[in-house]
Amino acid sequence: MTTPELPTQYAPAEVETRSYDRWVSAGYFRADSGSGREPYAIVLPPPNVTGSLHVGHALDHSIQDALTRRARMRGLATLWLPGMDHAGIATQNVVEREIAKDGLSRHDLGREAFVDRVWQWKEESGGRILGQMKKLGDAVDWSRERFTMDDGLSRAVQTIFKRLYDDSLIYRDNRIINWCPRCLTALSDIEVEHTEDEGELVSIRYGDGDASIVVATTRAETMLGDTAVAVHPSDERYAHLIGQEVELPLTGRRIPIVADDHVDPAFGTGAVKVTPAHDPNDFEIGRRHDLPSLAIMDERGVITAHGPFEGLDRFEARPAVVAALRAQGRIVAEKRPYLHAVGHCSRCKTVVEPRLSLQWFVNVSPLAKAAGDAVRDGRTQIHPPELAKRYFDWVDDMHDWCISRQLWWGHRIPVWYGPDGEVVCVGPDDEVPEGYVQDPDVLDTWFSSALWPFSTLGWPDETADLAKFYPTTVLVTGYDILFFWVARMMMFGLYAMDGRPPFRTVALHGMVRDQFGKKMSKSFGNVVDPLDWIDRYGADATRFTLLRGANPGSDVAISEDWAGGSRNFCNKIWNATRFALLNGAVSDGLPDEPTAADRWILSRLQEVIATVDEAYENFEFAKISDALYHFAWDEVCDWYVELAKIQIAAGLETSTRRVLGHVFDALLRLLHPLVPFVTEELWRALTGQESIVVAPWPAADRSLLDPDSEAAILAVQELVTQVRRFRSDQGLKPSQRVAARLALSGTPAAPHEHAIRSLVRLDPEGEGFAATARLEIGSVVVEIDTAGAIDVAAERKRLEKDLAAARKEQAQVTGKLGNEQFMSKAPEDVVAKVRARAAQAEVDIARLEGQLEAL
RNA sequence: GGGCGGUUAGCUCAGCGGUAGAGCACUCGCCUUACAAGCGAGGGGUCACUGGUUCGAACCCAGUACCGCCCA
Repeated sequence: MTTPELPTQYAPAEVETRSYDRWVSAGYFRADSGSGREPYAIVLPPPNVTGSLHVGHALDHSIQDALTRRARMRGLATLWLPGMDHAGIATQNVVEREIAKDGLSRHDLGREAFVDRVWQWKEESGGRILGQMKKLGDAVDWSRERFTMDDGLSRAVQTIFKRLYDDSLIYRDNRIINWCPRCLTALSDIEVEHTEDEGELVSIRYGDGDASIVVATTRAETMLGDTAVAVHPSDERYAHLIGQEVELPLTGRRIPIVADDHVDPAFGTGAVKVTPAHDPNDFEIGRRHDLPSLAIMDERGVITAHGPFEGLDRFEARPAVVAALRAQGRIVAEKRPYLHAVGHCSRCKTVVEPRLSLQWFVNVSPLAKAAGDAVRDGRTQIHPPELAKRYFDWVDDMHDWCISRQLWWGHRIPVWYGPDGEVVCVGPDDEVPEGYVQDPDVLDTWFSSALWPFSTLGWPDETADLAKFYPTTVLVTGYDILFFWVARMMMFGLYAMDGRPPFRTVALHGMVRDQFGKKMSKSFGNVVDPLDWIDRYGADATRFTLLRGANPGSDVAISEDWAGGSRNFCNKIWNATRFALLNGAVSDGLPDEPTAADRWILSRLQEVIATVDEAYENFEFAKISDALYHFAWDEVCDWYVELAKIQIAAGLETSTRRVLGHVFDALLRLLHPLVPFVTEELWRALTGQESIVVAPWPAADRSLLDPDSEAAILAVQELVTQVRRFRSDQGLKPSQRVAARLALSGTPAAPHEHAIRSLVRLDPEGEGFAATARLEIGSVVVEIDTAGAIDVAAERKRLEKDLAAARKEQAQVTGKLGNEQFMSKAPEDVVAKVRARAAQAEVDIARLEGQLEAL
């Protein structure tokens, strides 16, 4: 292959359009379940089909892409399975809003037509997400793309529902659930967000005279549905009232005073009103005391009875009820504003109303226990381990899961009711009895998402994919959904797959934040759209910025400046590889006689490979990125490339080309999982091979480690840096060559005089050489003829600074050596090191003092 | 109210017993034939506070303050 012309500036947009489709059509991303190789499987946490990818997804995808690309390069049978979930409430809301523009409700369309309409929207919206994933470079197996509402996944849903039902792990009951009066559906606990809101705390006197009792509430309107007052059984203040009745104001009803252990006597007056139909705790009290439940609101939160309040919304009824009570002199205290936790619908933010209704539930106790045990006994590992506690807290204290939703978009509950009250749960291959009608509700979206790691592999059928790729290797997701989604997948996976958990490892990352560590929010205006960054900085730079900040379990701060920095890094790699190509770099093995510089960079490469491999084991993407960034920029570009130029000029082009080729080949492969596009372009140019996607992952070769060469090049670097510092302080222009005498013999830098002179532009001392400055760097002496007056003040300043540092060092170190405790208790190697530092400090001080005097 | 995590350079973060680091930002000098999206040099920190353990603490322990997150 001929070397293509590479422009001097890296143009991401151009590079990125060239590769993705070729990768897909070459089939690189397609997993082979028939492979004899070790599997490596990741299922993509399905994005919500009605949304679009935000920067948090970009982080999540970048991590998974890096893991799977590396696994593929390591020769594993790699699967990264993509797909989306149907997002019941969110999607239905979007489509309902859509048809509302034509003045229609879903009831106008009818269930079937409405669902058809949602499917149309799904095609449109889902397509957008697929496009975004391609732009990011996600190396997913598109041939296995899944959607939670697909036939296969729907079959999985029905199958597991039936099994759970038959095992009595799914039941139907009348209970208090979280109800959204706007979405008109039940919600599970995790679909409710609690916020500290300003409300009011009103104390109301029930009854009169000796038989009166004061209760406090933040929801005064619910008193209309009170059916008791409860006090703690051992609360002496109320002992005489237990068993008595009081009159409930405004209603004329008489309600009992009951004793219940769950009342906190220290809170408020120690007496609580009991509204079994509108509060979960009160519901329990009601059950224990056989109290009636009196519903006073409809499904929209509107008061349904009670004279003057009928027809008022719950928030209108509240002040109206308080006013009516106040008029009767029954308000004994009011605290306003009163901060308390209020639940909101996670989809529409409406205040959730606890509502007594007939719903389907999963009995989670045995399932959650198994999910906890799988992590406790190490079958599944959570990364970082600190977050496992959060998982345990959740699964060990999990409430039964309300799974029915009063929606039309979703998996319809596979239960049919007969004309005489029969109830039948129907499996996917069962016949529905004649004349039965199906339950109108659908299942919670999380119910089908919980099956994702195995339903996507073909379960309940015993497919080759399931056999090969279950349990999956790692699940990558944000710590924010550790308990609700991860815990649910664990429960169902263990249940459906005979106690085998769905993942060997759960790797958690944090949230993406802005450059000041602030949460991104639309109202704050600091939201980053990954597509915008991809357009302006490139997909590689966007990914690299995210990965560079990603440590296990911790949040990632990003900013435009850093995206620019990542773009610059890509450009650096681009140009460095361009340099290698222009100089005929070839990757066809190593030279027989590598120079010290060659051996140094090869040695460093092995160390970097080892560092990167280890960091991958721990999902330390910040470390991986940092190690490669510094190796590439500070070592390869800043030093090896410069030394290579000198070697080539000195006639060592054949061997130098091979080392350049070897180093860039390896470097590009190491970088590829992080920045796939730019590395593909460059690697193809460098090697002439088909694709870096299927190139082998570099293996560290210990035989190439070379401490002597590392020491030699380190000495050269120190020397060069010191001379450059002198030049800079003296105001010598970079282009200005000066004569110098170097005394290097006996030092590690000795064989590299030519390179040193070249790097710092020192000419050999010729006729009439007259040193005007003398530098001592370690045991090396450099005498320079600056061909003119030297800036004494600058030189004095420089020497004084060094002297101050040396004196500080000496003070610190002699203090230690004078400390008997230190000398007797510190380990020998530490003492030896301190002794050496003391000796060095002394030498430095003497030298610097001498030089200062000589000025 | 309970729990978890954090507090290190202007910003974001590494370091987690033995000489304080990175990226970006900043200052100075440079268009040195891979790269000005660059090169070279430099400035900048009593590692939140108070005690303790230790020969030695940014690092371990206790407490305090503040910040963040989760749960109730």
